[in-house]
Amino acid sequence: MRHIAESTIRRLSLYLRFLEEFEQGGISTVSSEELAQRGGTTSAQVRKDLSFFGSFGKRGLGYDVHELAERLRQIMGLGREWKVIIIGAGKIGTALAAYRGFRERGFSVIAVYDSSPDKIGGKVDGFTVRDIRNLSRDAQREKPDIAVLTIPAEGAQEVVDRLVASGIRAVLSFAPAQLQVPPTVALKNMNMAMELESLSFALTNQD
Amino acid sequence: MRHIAESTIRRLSLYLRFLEEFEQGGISTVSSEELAQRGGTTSAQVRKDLSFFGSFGKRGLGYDVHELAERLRQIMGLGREWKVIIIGAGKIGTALAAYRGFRERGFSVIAVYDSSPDKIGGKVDGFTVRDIRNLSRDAQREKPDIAVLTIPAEGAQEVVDRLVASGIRAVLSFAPAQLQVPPTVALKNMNMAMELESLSFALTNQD
DNA sequence: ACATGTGAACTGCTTCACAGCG
DNA sequence: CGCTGTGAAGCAGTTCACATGT
Repeated sequence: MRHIAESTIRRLSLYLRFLEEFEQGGISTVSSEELAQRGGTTSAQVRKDLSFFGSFGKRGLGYDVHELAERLRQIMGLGREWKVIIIGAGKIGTALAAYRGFRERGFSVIAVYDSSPDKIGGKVDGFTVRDIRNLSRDAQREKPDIAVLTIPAEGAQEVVDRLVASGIRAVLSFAPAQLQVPPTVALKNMNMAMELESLSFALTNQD
Repeated sequence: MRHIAESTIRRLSLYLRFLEEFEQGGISTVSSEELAQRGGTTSAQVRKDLSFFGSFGKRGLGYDVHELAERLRQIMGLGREWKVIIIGAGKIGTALAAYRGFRERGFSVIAVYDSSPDKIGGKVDGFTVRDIRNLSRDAQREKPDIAVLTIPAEGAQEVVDRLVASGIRAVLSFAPAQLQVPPTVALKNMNMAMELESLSFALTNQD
């Protein structure tokens, strides 16, 4: 497949959410203009984004809400269940483990890990916190798809290296660190400090 | 000032973190190439990013770590304390209220709000959870700089409208919704579902 | 008539490459 | 000589505008 821009993927994810809202609202047809307004973009952008994957609309009419939603789910790989492990049983890790929204969208937490003896063996939302030293062994057996890192920046690279060696292919990191992974592994960062600093810049430099 | 790209701001935030690590490590001089390697970019990119704000380096030598860090803090508006309120005393809101890293970087949580009678009046990391109905009144008195939204998508727009009316100028939203704000208000989203779906796409479409 | 799908034009970010200066 | 600072070139993502199909 031709290379797809990250920004396109993020918009597809948005469109899908809107389509699901329309589905629930009983709306059966939608135009690129309507999707664009909801998503804060333009109708041409919506059509271009979709055009990378095919032609899903009817000229003069628009898109069938249910059909387009189904296509997007297929494109995004959301027709299946992804096995997620959470590394770090601190506040954020615990909050994520308890978050029901993930499962609804096909992301199932299967285990929570930590390195602290205080946490290992304890319960987090029904999961017994596992010793991070068993990560590689477990990963080879259970083959998780996505690892979510909710650990401090120090040591994060070491854990990522271990995950990669165990065959993980996708990582979502909350650690405020720039992690190195081979090009075969997908890595996304959620860096709250960076977002707050962006806001600080905006506040400082807006009139 | 000439318009600065969001991507540039995010990199400056990265560079600053690296510089602070170098400062702690006792390294006094750094080249654009060294910053680039750490940040996964190129030396030309680093120099271009900095060039929007001035010339901070010495030709043939590089940048003074301490001086450049100071300049970046100034550019990003990190020389002062920003007052942060957290809206939503659920798992994520509670985790953020307790996170010490924010204060260290100049972001001080001054209050936590919720709409649930179960939560209002309770304690979250030393803060008495306030009734969200008092948000406007409090905001006018306390003038928070940044609101962090950790509430469900439903109702998020209404809360944002209230915040905007109360004079807030920066919002960091964890709600999986596309919020509308006037152009005078800076808005950043942290959308975990979107990041996970990006990873799902990558897993599905990588060979 | 209406809204899609898409080449072409445009905009803006990134990379190049080298002049400038310590 | 080495590394910065920066115009120019290159490239990627967005917007335009219209031919196409219903």
